[in-house]
Amino acid sequence: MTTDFRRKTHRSPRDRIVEAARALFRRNGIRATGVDAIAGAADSNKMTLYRHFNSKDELIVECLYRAGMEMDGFWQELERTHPDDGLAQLRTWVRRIAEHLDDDNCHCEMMSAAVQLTDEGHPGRSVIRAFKDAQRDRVVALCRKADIVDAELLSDTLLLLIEGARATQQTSGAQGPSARFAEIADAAIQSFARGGLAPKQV
Amino acid sequence: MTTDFRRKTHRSPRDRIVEAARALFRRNGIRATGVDAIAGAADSNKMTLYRHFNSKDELIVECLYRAGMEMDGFWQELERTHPDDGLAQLRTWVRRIAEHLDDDNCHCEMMSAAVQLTDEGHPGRSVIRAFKDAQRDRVVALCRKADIVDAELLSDTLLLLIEGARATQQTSGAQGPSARFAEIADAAIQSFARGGLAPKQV
DNA sequence: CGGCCCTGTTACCGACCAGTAACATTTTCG
DNA sequence: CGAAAATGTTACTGGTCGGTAACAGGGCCG
Repeated sequence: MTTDFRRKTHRSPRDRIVEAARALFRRNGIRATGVDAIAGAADSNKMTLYRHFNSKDELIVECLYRAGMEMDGFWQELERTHPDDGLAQLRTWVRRIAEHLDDDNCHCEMMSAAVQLTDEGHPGRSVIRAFKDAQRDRVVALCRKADIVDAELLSDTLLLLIEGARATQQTSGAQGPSARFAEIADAAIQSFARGGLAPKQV
Repeated sequence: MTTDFRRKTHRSPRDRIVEAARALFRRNGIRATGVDAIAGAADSNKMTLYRHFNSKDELIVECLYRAGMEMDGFWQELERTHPDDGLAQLRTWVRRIAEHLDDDNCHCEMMSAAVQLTDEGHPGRSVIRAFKDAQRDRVVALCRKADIVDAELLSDTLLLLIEGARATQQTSGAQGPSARFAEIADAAIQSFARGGLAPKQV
């Protein structure tokens, strides 16, 4: 029943706590998840948690930071598998997001957290903001490399579609508008690709 | 400091409570808003609140229901101001959403609530779901009336862009990708309009 | 072995919060 | 007016949650 992170690998209690927290935050929300539940799911206890993190907020920040780092890793992998091919990287990126849309792990940690961290001054918000800004820069750079007509515009288009797909998945389920996300995003890329076909709608 | 709904109009306590709740839910989140705060902001008190709603959850449902009704009213107004002109209705709709993106009232109540109402069985979720389904049907109908090439596809595209713009506004602020939402959505409509110009990207 | 650092256990505190009870007050309307 | 209905006030309950204190193992390394 309870996710046992210890048996899977011999990770440190700190690691198990962070991963358990991320899982619970995704599944039940940040505010709805108590520190006792986190410690329990990590097969640890509250005291150990508070020896590694001075507060729940600090743990939240670490979770967001890790989520960002994972995305960074994914970007590097993208560059490795499709070296110097911006268009292929863009397409692979979109496809991967589409595949992970209905994962329990749907990486909407950032969006979800942004909604729940209402305090404008919450340290987590700056982590999210920094990550989103970096992501935007990355996509723009990718579009440029892919010889896209208007890199900034396609970039923003894709970012809107992606966030929209994640949000819609939450409210309307997998059968909602997000079902055609990949198709839509591919069409957008297609219509911006220089020297490609004439822009098409399907 | 505290929003005084009573002075503005002589609404019933029930009305004031619901509107105060919606405002606080939007600003601070559902879980972060206590019933005392709601009653206080409504210039009323907790007892009166509980005489009208058996629980906080019931109040949440009423808030979501009202948000849906307001949108319904907006759709009717759209039909009234642009009778039988689907394309104009679509464009006006997009423009209005763009204008309201940075309102404090950014009508992301639904999305925000969906993230925070983690219980799959929460009655509020079905209200959201029903509203989103109805909205999708409406947009599809509008696209058909506007003589759009692929009504379902444009409809889903716009819905993704809209939700994406709202979500992105939360995480990246007004200067983020959502800044060009109107431009992007208009281009999408343009490229799907039958007999219009060749699809363009700007 | 023996000390030390990390971890686990239990119990507790104070704050907050949803919801209720009993009573006082105002508003509404016949 | 006068009674009934709606609203306001205060105080309380029971539970949850973030965070802390004190103490008890337990593994690692000299």
